Amino acid sequence: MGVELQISKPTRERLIRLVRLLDQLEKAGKTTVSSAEIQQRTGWTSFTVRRDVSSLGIHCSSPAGYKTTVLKDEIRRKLDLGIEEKLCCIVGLGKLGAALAAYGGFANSTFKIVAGFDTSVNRTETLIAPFPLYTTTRMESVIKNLGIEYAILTVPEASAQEMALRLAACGLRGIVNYTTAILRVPETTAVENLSVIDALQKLSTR
Amino acid sequence: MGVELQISKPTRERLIRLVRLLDQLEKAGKTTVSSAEIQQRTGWTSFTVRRDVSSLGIHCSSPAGYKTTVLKDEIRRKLDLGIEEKLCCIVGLGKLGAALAAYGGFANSTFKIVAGFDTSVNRTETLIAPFPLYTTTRMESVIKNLGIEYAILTVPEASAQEMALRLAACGLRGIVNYTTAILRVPETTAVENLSVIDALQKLSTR
DNA sequence: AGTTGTGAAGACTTTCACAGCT
DNA sequence: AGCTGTGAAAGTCTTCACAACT
Repeated sequence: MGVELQISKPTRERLIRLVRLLDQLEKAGKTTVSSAEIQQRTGWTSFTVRRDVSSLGIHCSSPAGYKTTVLKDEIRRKLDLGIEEKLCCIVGLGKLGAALAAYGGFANSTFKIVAGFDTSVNRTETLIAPFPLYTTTRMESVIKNLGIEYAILTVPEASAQEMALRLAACGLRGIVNYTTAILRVPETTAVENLSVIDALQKLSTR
Repeated sequence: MGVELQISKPTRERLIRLVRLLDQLEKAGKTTVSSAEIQQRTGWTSFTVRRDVSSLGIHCSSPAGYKTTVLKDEIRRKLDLGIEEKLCCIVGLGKLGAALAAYGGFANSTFKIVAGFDTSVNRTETLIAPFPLYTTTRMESVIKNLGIEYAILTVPEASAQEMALRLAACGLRGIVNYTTAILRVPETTAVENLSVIDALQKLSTR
């Protein structure tokens, strides 16, 4: 506690992915992995990998490289991944929202979807999901009562900004924005933009 | 055209989003917008906005700021957005793939989905989409015949790497990766990662 | 012998401050 | 008067080179 680790954003994002890679390698039976091999598998230089790891104050080297399991667990611990369960909701239960509601990948993570919201009563009553669905009128109270910290926003673009402000007002820590809308919310709530069109445009302007 | 515009990645990503913001402002009837107002709406500083715009060699200032339409069209032109139609395919027609197949947002973009692929004949025959569906055995030939340049990857994590390599071998320019897999493909093919879990973890480690 | 860990250099990005334009 | 455009400074991130470790 108390040691002020200042990890830069690029480093944090690489480490998050590195954990996943280490997980894959571990399952494939590799007990050690060198920074050179991580370079080969990710495209990040071995310098960068070593700097990233070392910036966490982790030391688990051997002449064969890092010990897969140790490194993975250490990064998880330092970044607070994989321990505490974090509650999420899906806002907007159209096709995309419904697809995410059925997504099995959350099971392997610490994120748990505990509520879904839609303006249409028809949707909330028809859709079958492994968590309760509510109309958006009840959004604020459900979020506060359950202690939800993250939202996945899959509403139509036209209502995205309004919903984002309502969510931020509930004190959410973050919003995953699947819409193309440019969201502006108070700084206490972070936004990650996952619009397909954005992603394709990034690829095409490369 | 010869003028070697070297635009940095952060600048490019902001400009892509700026185009969308300008589009929204234009529709809201704003004819001009200052860098200070863009700062207010995006969180990027006005310095950065001006530097980004100026790095394209664009000049469309007035004492009231940039002219919304002119700026939008100029960025579009310089970044090669919004002119030529770019062909895409969806690989993996589970719930997420199907949701993207039905997504209307592509209509406003220059990206056009012209094919879908799945290993299961059952899926390709059952699912209704506004473009033809094929089994993955035909993937290489369809991509080459139609001239598809981008793929949206929504297969199960276990087959993601293999599919990515097959897609890269077709000479695709880019892959939008919705899986949590860490993909490694030749440098000629770019990858944008849009995993929900990744996004949530970025938010939670902030 | 082969690896990590890290000070120092280098490259890149953002911020500042203000000249110059309309 | 109020904005943009940009050289220069500051700040951040990556790469290099090599000492230290196993």
